[in-house]
Amino acid sequence: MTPQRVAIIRALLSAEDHPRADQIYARVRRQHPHISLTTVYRTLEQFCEMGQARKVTLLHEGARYDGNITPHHHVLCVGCQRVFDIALPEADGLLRDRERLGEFTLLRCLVEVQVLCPRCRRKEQNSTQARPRRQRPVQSAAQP
Amino acid sequence: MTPQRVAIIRALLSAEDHPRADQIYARVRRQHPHISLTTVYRTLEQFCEMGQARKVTLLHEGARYDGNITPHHHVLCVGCQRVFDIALPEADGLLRDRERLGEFTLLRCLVEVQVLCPRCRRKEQNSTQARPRRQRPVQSAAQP
DNA sequence: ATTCTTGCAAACGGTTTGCACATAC
DNA sequence: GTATGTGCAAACCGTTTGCAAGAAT
Repeated sequence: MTPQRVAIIRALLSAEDHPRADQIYARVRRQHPHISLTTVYRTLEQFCEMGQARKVTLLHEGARYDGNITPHHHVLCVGCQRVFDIALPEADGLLRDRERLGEFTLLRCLVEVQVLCPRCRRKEQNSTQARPRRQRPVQSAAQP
Repeated sequence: MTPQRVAIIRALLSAEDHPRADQIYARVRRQHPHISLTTVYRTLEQFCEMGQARKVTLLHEGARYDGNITPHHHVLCVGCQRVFDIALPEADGLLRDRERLGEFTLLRCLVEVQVLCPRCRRKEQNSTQARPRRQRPVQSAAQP
């Protein structure tokens, strides 16, 4: 536990705004003008691997397009990051008929179901150790 | 409507895998070897602005960290992309007590409520025309 | 002394932009 | 003929990596 680490983690825990690495960097820099952005990235990544923080979205590596504009929800495999469509009738009523949510104007409500697909489950089991789950793993093609 | 456009949109609409621009590019290239990735980006972007496609996540511009690891959901303003925490007890029971979802191992279930925050609503109103909603707008700081 | 952490600079990958040329209408 | 779309190259921005110096144990 180095002073940099402490500062970064304190900045994260006291943040209310789901900051990006560069925002944490800016805040920490006020006390530690010499700190490097690299350290911020590394520390946040570790903290996530330790399960003490989370990324707001696991799909931040690039824009993914969906030609299906009918209302539907998504299943996301946290292993391979593939996305599948899912109908979730239970969810559709969630905020139905509401126009506002407090001060916010409600537009839509999306459910993301995080899962492990069969293929990734197998991988996970093979590596017997309880390894931390990779958040940005190798990308591969087709088929569950 | 140019041939490139048609090819890109057909590729998107026939895709089942929520592809990224480079994947669409690869597919379209089989028929249009001369097409450029730039065109793919531009076309997809327009198609989204027209409301004929959607991005799977609006938060793909960079990783955002959340130091709050207790189960909670997120409100996302589609205008300024700020994220707020929200408790949504109605949603917590959604897939409760299920271990599997078809072939997938269920891990967790996140709700993203897309809204317009008061500030962005005002902006939207001021620009009287029904302008398409920007998907990657200017980033600004603090306060609803 | 060995191991882990830091900071810098450079690489990287996805995306956007400026511009000249070509194409659609 | 004018407006719009295209392709290329270069810029850009968030992120990662190699490496040498530094701190912790």
